[in-house]
Amino acid sequence: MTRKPDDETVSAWIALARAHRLAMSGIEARLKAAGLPSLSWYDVLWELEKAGEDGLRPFELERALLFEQYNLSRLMDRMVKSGLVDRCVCPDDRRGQTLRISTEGRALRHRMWAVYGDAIAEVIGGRLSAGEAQALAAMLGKLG
Amino acid sequence: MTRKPDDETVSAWIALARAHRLAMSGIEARLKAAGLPSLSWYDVLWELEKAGEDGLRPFELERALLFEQYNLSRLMDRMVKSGLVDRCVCPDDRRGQTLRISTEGRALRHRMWAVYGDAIAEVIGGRLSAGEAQALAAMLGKLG
DNA sequence: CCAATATAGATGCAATTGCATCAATATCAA
DNA sequence: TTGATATTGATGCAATTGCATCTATATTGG
Repeated sequence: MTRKPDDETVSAWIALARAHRLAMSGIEARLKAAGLPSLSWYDVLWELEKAGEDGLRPFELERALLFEQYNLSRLMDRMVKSGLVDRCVCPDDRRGQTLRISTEGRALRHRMWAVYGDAIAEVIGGRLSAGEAQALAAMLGKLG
Repeated sequence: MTRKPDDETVSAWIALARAHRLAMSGIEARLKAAGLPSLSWYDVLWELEKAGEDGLRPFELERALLFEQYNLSRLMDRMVKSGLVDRCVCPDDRRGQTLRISTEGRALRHRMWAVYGDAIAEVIGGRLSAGEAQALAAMLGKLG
């Protein structure tokens, strides 16, 4: 009976989970300390900002960010209520809607980036050279 | 104004978050499909199994797994109630307690590993050579 | 020793997540 | 066309998480 995942694979997974938890908690802590919302809000704002005028359908956002449908649905409730995102009627699918970032949303994303960017620099950049970071990204890309 | 995190660093973080989410959801989905509890249960069982006879104090488990205190406290309630973990009096600190894995706990961990190990093999092993996995683990290790 | 402080773990309550399922369209096959 | 199926997004309810705070015991400085 050969072991299914070899030791290198297991170690890679453990290291991935650990590194993620560590980086994530460091970043989230900094955002919270600055009185800012959590990363998932940032991710939504950034996707919508990139999408521009046309906005995005919830299901597109859902796939882009790998969110659960019900989760995104409720996150959008909150973000719309907070005035960061506009829910617009969707011309070509009456089941659906179009989401667009608001001016306030853009402003918040910008303020968040100031903290988020610094946090990435500290948590990741401070520990890897640019070359290492590039190699890491490439390797991780294969997992997608 | 120099950008704080350079592009390679940002890419590495994005890739890390994405790879983690993807691998995690694949693994959790397989566990759930097999009617098994989630990874955090596995992590606890495995730590306690490694700790052996002496068991571990909650705060040790907390640090080993990077759990929040209140989170672990409640997880232990559930696992003790499920008969997977024994809560024992702690001889040298009357505030504390000692956690030990039960026989049932060991059995469950074993059954979980069958699924979990396969999942790691598919989600990670299937996409990286042993050499790549080793390199990835090394790089991720620097983030700890 | 004793008061001040720190550490271990629990818990009430609010917010979020997960699960199952629903209603409303859209699409497709006969 | 039309009935069957698929897709989009919402929602009731249970489980989990997060936050703040509490109690009990340990430790430490005077």
